[in-house]
Amino acid sequence: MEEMDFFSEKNRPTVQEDFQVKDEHEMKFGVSGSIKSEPETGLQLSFCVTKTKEKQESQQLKALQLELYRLNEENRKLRSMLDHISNNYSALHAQIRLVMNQRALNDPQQQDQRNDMSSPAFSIHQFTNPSPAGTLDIEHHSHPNKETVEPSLGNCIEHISKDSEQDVVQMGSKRPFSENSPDQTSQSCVGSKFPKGEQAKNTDNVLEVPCRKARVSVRARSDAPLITDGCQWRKYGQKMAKGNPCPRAYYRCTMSTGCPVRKQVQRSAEDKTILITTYEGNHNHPLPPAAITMANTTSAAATMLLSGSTTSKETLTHSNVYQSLLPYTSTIATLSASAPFPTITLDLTQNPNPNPNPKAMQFLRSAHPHPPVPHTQFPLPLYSCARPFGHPNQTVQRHSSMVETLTAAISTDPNLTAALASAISSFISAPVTNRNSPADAQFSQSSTTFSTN
DNA sequence: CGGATTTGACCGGCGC
DNA sequence: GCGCCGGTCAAATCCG
Repeated sequence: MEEMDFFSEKNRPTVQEDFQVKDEHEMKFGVSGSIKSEPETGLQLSFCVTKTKEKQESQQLKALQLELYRLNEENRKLRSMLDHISNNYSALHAQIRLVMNQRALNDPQQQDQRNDMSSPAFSIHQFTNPSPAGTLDIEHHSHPNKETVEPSLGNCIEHISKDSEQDVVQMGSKRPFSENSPDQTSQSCVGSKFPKGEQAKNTDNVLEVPCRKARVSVRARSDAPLITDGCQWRKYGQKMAKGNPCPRAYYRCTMSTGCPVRKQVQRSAEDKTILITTYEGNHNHPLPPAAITMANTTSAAATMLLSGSTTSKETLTHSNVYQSLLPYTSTIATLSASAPFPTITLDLTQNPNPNPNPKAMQFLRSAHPHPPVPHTQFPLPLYSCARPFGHPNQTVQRHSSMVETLTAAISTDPNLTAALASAISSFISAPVTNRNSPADAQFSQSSTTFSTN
């Protein structure tokens, strides 16, 4: 950065300052000092006024020109900074691809998947999941042309996040539901859950990306014990969490045997009227309409959290849900990448819009028309991978549209956008460590939290 | 009686 | 190695 010579500026008043000084002088002594000191005729007076006006205008013009020049300079500096960042990004991306190619060549077990690794996103996915099985995620097939469309690091992380969400399915061999889970064939094995010996076989030259599971946390003000999200849940545990007098309840989805989705419900320690619900995993079964929209939004939030993708507003205006989300966009407040799971928090405890969008209200009513128990109506959808009844093929399309939806919803708040960009960039630029290092399986990401409220 | 909930035990990760 | 803590399991209990 250039050093600025403040002294030269100090010693030489700017045109603007000049103008102000003169202005003050004129206000003190009338239209012009010369007029007061030397009485003149009316003609001379008008001539002097005209001359002074012209002088003022020319000085104003100079001031504006200076301002324009200053802004241009600032613009130029910002452009150069942007170029610099873009170059760094390109270099980093090239390095990642290089390492991936090397890894592909070194690992004979991946040979049969070489074709699929043409996508950088998938390659990263393989990277972060040193699975001996090396099974493919169904969703990866849904984006065969990712590289040509958008070969971005964001996509890589998006896939990592999807994978991470699906880690929940393979919690262990004891799980009865994991045996017949429809998602099982689509699951890549989870590094952290594998026996250490097994892991060691597959961790050579493997990079660790600091992400295991994505979580979506929803804060809502409610006296009810649960929020209504359209799914059926069964409580399987309750624990006292440290630092909170209220117990944390654990639920799993019971709409299908083997559904890996879990949620935790806990009241806020600071404000017991706030109910914090944390969702994890993807449904592996059709969902009722009320649950579909819910599922989509939190999953989009989770994906957005890690993908860092940007979306033009043009696409958003086509999304109905976007309209319903608008009243809540400013409530999406917190992104935490702290260990062990990156979590995005949708804070619905604020009331951002006194006149919420009618569509949002409609959605609120439709989420659960006749709740059997006093639940809080939950305005946001959950889990994009959920399949609606009878429309299994809509999953991918809905997923991407919802990602766009939430990403854009967040982008409508400039402060949040800036904070989010900062958080995501810090997330992306987190140190990439080698699994052979002692800190291999550790998610050493520092916490990134921000708030717009 | 079957499904849901409760609750103490257990397990694995992590820090010291 | 030990203790703490979060998360899960599973037997006991509850409830419609």
